[in-house]
Amino acid sequence: MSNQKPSLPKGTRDFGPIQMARRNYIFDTIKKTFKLFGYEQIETPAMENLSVLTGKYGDEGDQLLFKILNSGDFMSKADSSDLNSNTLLPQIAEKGLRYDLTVPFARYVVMNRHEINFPFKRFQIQPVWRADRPQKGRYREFYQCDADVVGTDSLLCEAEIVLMINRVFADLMITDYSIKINNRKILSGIAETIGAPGQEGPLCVAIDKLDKIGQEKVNEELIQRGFSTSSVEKLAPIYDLKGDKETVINSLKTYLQDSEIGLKGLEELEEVFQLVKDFGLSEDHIAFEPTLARGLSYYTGAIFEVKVAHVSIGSVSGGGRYDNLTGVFGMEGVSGVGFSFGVDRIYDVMDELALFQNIQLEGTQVLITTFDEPSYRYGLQVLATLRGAGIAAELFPEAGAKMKKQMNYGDKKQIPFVCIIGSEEVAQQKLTFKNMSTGEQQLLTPTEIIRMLT
RNA sequence: GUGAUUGUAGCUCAGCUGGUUAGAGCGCUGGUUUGUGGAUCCAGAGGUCGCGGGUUCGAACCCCGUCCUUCACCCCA
Repeated sequence: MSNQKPSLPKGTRDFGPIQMARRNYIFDTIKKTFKLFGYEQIETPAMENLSVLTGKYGDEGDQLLFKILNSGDFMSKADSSDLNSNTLLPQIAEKGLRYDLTVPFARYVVMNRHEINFPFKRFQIQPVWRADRPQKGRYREFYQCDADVVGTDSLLCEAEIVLMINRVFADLMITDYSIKINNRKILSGIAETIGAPGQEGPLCVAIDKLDKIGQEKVNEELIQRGFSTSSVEKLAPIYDLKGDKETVINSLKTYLQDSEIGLKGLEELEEVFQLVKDFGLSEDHIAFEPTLARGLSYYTGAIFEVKVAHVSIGSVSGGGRYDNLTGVFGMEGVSGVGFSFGVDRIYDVMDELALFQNIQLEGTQVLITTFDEPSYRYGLQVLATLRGAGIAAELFPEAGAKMKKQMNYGDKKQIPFVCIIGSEEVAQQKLTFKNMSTGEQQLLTPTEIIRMLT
């Protein structure tokens, strides 16, 4: 017998019965909404060939991939004369754990292009793994709930994403949140306008910190990142964008008047807002964030991010449009748009907001307790009858165990009703039916009990 | 990857400038109650003080390393 202490890998967690009930509640809510909007579920393997995963998430993303060691004597095939991690890795690991659900989906689309009915609306709920350093709201294994549409440019998809987020949050009773929307083309337009075309990436990383570090520091960082003084000066009007959506959009129209792509982005954005409005959704939770950037390099159009107010958790959902995700796998010209709910973070948010008290566990309804062997035999019959009527029931598995032990078990499991069986009950073919919250009990037949509970 | 931070009973935590047998509350087990859970009272079990090394007559406490926790940066769900 070894006596080593068991432990869990960093950033992973077990989920007990209560946690699972809550997680499933979130999963079910999201799944229900996806289906309501016409999305079909798929799954892909936990592991992919490393060639599918690498190079899709930038250099930093590649660092965060979990690699799987080849089976067998992997060292014998490796060239030991060249021992550094960059050259050794491809020789000893050819598989990795999936980092997100979008890239595996792109692979799926390319591999199944002839069977897929486009536009293809798919959802996928599976864990992903990232070799990040864990911290608040950040895990190394977590679930994403993705919904994507590929094969159409229609901005209705963008609008529906807003609708789905709205619906899910309403169902989960999360009321104070903000769906931040921007468009990559607007960012490109800004970069163009300040004379730094194609630099929107670094531009946004810096601007994004405006709230945190202030305008001066942002400018410093921009210079540091190689932007010219004149570019930084031209950027000034962006900091002054204030007011409601319409005002901001109009100001940007003037600012971006010489940028074709920038104006296109604004046009798309307005169309999405219009579609949401036409659907009849209030715009309370939607905000245009001209500085929202998002790191993933493949976004080309709309960008989304959702933040819940008054909690210390980062974004709980994010996504956007990518014009050519399948291109790297040799299938050009397929546009897609999608987003993802982070269940683990939604859980943390709901926990922090104490929203779980509203949901109740759907566990065992009736526990049957017995005093002796004959009542245990009768209990089995009752058990079958109750279950036959669709009532979740269980018989305490030890015949005639101490009543205190049996009742305690039911109490801790929060089972609302207990049927007590002793010699009197067996003789009368009835049960002492006890309500555990009020303590009331009465002598009833199984049929009467079923009538009460259904 | 960079910089901090934490670790004592199942859980939450005390434990003085280093000094005998490391404590509390909650929880757990048994009893109070041989046909009844939650409350009261009584009794009991449970700890290589994260792990490894060092300093010391003596280490939960000081030093080094390591792992884990948590947090910030980066990035993200």
